[in-house]
Amino acid sequence: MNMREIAKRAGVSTATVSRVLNGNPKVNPELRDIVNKVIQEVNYVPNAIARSMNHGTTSILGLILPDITNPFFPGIARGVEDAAISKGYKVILCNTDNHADTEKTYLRMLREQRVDGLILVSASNMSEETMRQMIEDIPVVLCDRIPESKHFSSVVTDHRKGIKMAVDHLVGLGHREIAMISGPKTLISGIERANYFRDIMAEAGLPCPEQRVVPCDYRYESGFIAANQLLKDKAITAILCANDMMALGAMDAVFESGLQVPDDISVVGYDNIPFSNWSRPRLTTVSQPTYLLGVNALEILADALASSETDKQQVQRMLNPTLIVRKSSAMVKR
Amino acid sequence: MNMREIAKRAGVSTATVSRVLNGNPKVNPELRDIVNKVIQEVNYVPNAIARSMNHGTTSILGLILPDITNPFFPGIARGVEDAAISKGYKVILCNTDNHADTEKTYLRMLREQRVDGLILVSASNMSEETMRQMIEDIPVVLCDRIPESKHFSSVVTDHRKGIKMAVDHLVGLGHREIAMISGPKTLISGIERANYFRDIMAEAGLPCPEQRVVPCDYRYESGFIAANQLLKDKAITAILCANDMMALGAMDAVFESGLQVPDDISVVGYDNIPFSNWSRPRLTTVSQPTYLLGVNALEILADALASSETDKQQVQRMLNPTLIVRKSSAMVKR
DNA sequence: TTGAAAGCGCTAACAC
DNA sequence: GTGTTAGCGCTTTCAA
Repeated sequence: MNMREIAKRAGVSTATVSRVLNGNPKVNPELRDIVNKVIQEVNYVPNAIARSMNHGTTSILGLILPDITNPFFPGIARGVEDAAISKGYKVILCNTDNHADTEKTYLRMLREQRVDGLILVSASNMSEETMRQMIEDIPVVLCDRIPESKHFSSVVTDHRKGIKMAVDHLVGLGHREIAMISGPKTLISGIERANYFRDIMAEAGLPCPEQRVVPCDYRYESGFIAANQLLKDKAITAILCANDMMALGAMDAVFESGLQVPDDISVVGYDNIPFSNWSRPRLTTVSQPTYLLGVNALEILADALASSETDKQQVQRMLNPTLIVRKSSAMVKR
Repeated sequence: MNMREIAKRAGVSTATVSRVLNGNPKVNPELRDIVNKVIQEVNYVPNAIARSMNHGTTSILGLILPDITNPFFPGIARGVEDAAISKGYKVILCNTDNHADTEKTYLRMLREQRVDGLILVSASNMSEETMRQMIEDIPVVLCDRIPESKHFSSVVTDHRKGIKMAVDHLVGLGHREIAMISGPKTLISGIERANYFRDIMAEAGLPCPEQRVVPCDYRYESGFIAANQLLKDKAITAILCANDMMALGAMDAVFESGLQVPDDISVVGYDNIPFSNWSRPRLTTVSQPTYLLGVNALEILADALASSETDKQQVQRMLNPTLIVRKSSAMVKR
């Protein structure tokens, strides 16, 4: 069923049907009613594909992230989704597992699809140079990833602030011997938080030997292993983790070594994934506003799409983390 | 950059470019090379929209689910995604919160978009009648939801088996006074599991008074409240929950009432969401193969799309749950 | 093997 | 206020 058919049945031209469909006021109310009646009768829905052909615009956006199965990402995805729909966009979801190849495949597919824009949460090692090439001139906003060059817009959480909050919290509790289980050295996010940690410890005049910052892969298991390693250092009274899943692993390692959280060792997470509120003890953690990260990313993108092509001003937005104090951190006993 | 431009630069017709792009063998190798060279040079990517206009097919699928933020759904979404990509489809993600209105809005949008097919994980109270009307003749497969009529294909977990496994496990541990925290009475999934529970308890010759099956809303908090309620009945030694989040809430309620899991009360969950393996104690639960649910849904859909329009055979697939015995269930003491 | 041309369903400029 | 028509970028006959 297409417009021509509707036009025929209503005894008008396709142009008139088009006008009715688009709410063009310059159409005789009687004709409008007839057309609408026919549309109702045959349950007609206009073809967005055909419309796209004219406009050169699809109202489709691509959302590229590592893995929707990782509890950190659904919040972002939902934020993007909700904001997108409210502005008339649909979004195609792509899971890359941070593989550059998968990312390239998706980028190619999304270009074929002529998406209007892209939100990139992925953190593969693809260079921004290569990326620019892959996406040509499709508007992009990076989410949870600071662009090296200033050729991309971005939204991120202020991780320096986040790490500082966590350290300050621990220091306020009397901790001085603090270790960190950080992210992978291969991911910017991993290196970044570790560096902030070192800086802030130094600023606070606290010790921070290299072996107390152990790079891991963000998974529960690696947190468990790293904590076991760290616990050999009997001076340590607190462990700060670069994400909540590793913090969960770390807590379990503490328990299995016969110690208690938070009595013997305080553990602080990062992200505030839903589960962190249900662990035992409930996890003290730095909350990232994932939903807002998504919403903001979409807003920036939508703004870029709405504005004229010419003013390609890049915008960098930084959102504030918040410290959620729960039960996995306590006054130092020693 | 479009095909005409490529054709011009390569000194051929658009037809030839099209043939090269589609791997048509009947094209002079020399011309092919020239065309490919030009394509490389200008970094041209064919326009899927235009292609769709001819084919009448978009290779886009819609995935409608309640809330990607709920840990039960990402597994399904990832399964659908992965299987879709491997078959050349892209998927548009839609969160409905189980609101019939939102669902309708999305259905409309997806129809406009001329998606080739639909996977519906949502469980709003929209009647299948209405649904059929909304989606016209777009192929659909229901996921995690058994169709009332046989007009839809579907993939579901065998919940009867799942509930039976859980009850058998508990009975094997000597429990006889078993309560259930079930899903909402407004959702089929809620009613279904509660009914299976009653049946199976009856078959086993065990008591199952009405007040021991309390309908909740699948959230942590409601599990907590319901468990508090149930704990007043001192005879109860085990609580079976219709999902893991409520089981987590139930465990916390047990602890806060001064009792122990599993020593005093055994708690069994349902779903096996990732966190169920990290709770303390680790949760004994019935695992739903969410990823496979998604993969299967997509396979059924892809098969339907590949087969001729005429043979509209509906297929119903039932996947087996598995019991994951962890630490929240133990031998009765009383 | 290659090209010309019609057409997919719609929009928008133009003429009436 | 309404209809005619020329595209949007591609695929696909049909001739050559």
